[in-house]
Amino acid sequence: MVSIFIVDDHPVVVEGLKSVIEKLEGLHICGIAYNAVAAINTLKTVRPDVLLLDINLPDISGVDLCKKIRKEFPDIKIVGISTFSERSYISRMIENGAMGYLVKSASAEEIADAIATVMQGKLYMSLNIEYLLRPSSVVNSEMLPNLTKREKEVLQYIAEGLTNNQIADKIFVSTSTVDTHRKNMITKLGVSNTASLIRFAVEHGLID
Amino acid sequence: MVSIFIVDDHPVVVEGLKSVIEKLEGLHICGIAYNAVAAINTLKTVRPDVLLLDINLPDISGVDLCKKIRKEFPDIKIVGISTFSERSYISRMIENGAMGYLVKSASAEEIADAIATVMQGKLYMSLNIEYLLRPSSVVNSEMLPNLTKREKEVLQYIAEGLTNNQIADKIFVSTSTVDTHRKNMITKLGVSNTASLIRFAVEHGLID
DNA sequence: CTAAAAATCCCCTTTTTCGTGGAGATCTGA
DNA sequence: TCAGATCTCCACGAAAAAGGGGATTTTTAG
Repeated sequence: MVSIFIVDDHPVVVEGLKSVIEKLEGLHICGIAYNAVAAINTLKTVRPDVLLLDINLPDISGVDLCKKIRKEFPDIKIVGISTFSERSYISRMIENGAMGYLVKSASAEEIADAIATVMQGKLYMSLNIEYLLRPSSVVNSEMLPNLTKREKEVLQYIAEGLTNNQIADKIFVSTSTVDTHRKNMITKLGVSNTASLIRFAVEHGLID
Repeated sequence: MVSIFIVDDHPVVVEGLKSVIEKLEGLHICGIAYNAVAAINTLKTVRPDVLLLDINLPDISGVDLCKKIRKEFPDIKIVGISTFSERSYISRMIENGAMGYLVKSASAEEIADAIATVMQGKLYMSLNIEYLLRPSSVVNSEMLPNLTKREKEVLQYIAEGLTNNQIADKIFVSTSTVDTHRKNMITKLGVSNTASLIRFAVEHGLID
């Protein structure tokens, strides 16, 4: 018998999940929370196998709560749930310890599948192909003005915290050159300064 | 009949995958490449359903190649393969359009499962629970000196490219205060400057 | 209540980055 | 071969951040 705990602030969603899960064999709901604080408190006494966690909660962000639960109750398998299947949300959840991701439009089979998969210790991700093959993911790569090899090299060092001077020493060019590369990247990518340049770079995987 | 293309620079791995896949029903190998350039060239004539892509290639990084293939051949479903099941690699691959992730130690069933799953348009991730429940993921959350609410707020604005001055105006405090928060974060997180602060922050999901 | 933590503010100097505008050298693909 | 991209370098001033101090007021949690 696998015990499930639901954390979501939308009563409708909670009821929906509840009725779907209770119809499935081998599963039962062991608790519900409508916000992060309530969830943490209840988890001190109830210990579910799987926790279905909404990404958007009223008090704390789902990602933060995910991190917290992972730390305090590492045995609980967390499955993120949300309305959208955004790649960025998904990878964020994975980084913070979620074992799965479900969209709210998931079918009963998908929910059962997700729970079974995470119980086996694997990651489960529900995503429909139409979404994945469309623009949003293309935009990321297509809209990117491409940086030159040298620029990427400099960018990498900037991200590591080196100053123009230190980079210049490292790649045997003058400080002016490094500075020019930095400025060109800021212009190319349409950001306002080094801080936002690095943010952009990390978010777009331009940095190792 | 699902056609598979393999990109990996280790002949042993290629042979292994080949023999495993050829024994499975409904699958066949339509091509092999030992590096990124060869892969791109061959893909101009051969059009596989699924591409198994090693993360570590001699010429370009697997992530870059993944992005490139996604852009030029959006119909091909890419499954990343690597020796390790590092969360950071996994989320990087997802961000760049991969539909799945397999460790090289995967069994024949897992490989078949992965291919079937991505063909259905879902993400497939192979990960063993022992790995996921161990330190590395705990380290991320446990080692993090926690930033205060105010610091996170300032951090967010810094990442958006605002200067101390602009942030000060926004949150109605003096520039000195914002500067102090910035310095404290740099010290707390043990980074050298704002650039590396932002890199750290984005990589650890401290920024929305 | 009280100690610790957080948030606020200020000084100073040095270093780094930003903004602007330019310019020669080298590489590379059509 | 020849244009265009890339890489290299520079100057100048203004603005911002780094590094080092120190200090007071709120908030928070036990």
